[in-house]
Amino acid sequence: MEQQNVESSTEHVDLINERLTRRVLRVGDAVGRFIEYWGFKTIHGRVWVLLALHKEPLAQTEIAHILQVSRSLISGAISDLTAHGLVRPVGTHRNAPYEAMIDFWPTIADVLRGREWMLLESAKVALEGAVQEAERAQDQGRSIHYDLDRMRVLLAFTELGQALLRVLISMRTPRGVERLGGWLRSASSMVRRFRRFV
Amino acid sequence: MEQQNVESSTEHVDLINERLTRRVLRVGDAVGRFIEYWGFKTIHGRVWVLLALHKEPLAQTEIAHILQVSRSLISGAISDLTAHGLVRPVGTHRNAPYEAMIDFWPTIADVLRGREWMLLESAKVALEGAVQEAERAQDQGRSIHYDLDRMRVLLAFTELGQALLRVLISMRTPRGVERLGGWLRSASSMVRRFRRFV
DNA sequence: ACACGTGTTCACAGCCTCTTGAACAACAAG
DNA sequence: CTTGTTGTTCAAGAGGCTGTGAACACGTGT
Repeated sequence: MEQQNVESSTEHVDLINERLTRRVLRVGDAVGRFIEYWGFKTIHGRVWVLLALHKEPLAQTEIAHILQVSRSLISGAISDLTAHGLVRPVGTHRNAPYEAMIDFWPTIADVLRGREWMLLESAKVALEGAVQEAERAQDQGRSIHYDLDRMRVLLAFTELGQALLRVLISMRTPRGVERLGGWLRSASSMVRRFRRFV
Repeated sequence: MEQQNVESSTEHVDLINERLTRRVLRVGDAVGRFIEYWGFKTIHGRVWVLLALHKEPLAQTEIAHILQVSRSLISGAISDLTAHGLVRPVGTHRNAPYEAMIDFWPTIADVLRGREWMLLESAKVALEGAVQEAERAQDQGRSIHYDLDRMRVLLAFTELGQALLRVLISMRTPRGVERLGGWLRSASSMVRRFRRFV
């Protein structure tokens, strides 16, 4: 209400902020499309980016107004984001506005530790069952239609995947992301070693 | 037809292969659920696993029969998989049966190089636009609602993501996946170095 | 106490994706 | 040539997901 009055009566003042808001919304769209492939929804990305880049914490109604969506959608998105530790209310007030946690790596680590690990684990278990069944048949001298060696290769891949997952999960968020050149060089050398190995 | 006769008349012979098939199908389900989060469909994983673990190449009709789905679904899945280089027909025959390419890393690298890179790039571009807009406003001494520093942090994260992506893309498939212990140890030391840096 | 603004919940409409069955095209064997 | 089998294409059904609006619950301030 009051916000709208300000905008309409002194719109020449906020022309800059309006253009800036449009830019920020474009960032949110891009991030939303990105995290869609990680099991999140686009609205999560849009809300989080808006909160992350906005100086002051925002109430749900304000967010809904800026993003041009319904309040109910924002309500669900906020509750999801707070459950994941990506957003938190500022203050104990009932209508406390929300701010974003900039450090999102713990959330990524949680997702990797939970969903991805579980998916790899179930594939591994299924493969182990198939390998055992095939070994038993082979020991009995029966001819089988499936290839035991390839089962073992896929099994090794699931274990490799879990090992890489362990590496990623144990990472922490870099404090100075802009000065990561040195670390990236060491990562490249690791890749070279990897290549020599294969 | 002929296959069904064999199964029904001499079913005691194939009891083992039937059980083994059930195990293999469970593997396919697990892999299908896994790749669902990577933009593929579950049917792709089920078809690929069946072809990868089956000794002999299979015709589409056989696949559809084993997986209990329609031939039209298999037709589309096979054409997708061949387009991604994960499956290929064996022989030049029209009804040439299909076999799976066990080495799926090139496909993953393609996906990373294409889709993931593009998504990060569009986020980066959007962020750069917002940063420029904010810098311009700040130079004019206007007060803005958005935080320039946090924009720069997110920008650094997109660049970090692209750097990691470059590392992954440049990898090759290990030939002896079962003997990767040494490489994984060096990966762990990289993580320790990463931690010291942050 | 009352009115107002805010957040939450729910059923539903719209949309998109997966899968199917039927019709069609391409080829092989008789 | 004819028949039969395989692979492809298409329209349509089934199911799931996203976002909405209305109703409700909860505080706050007057």
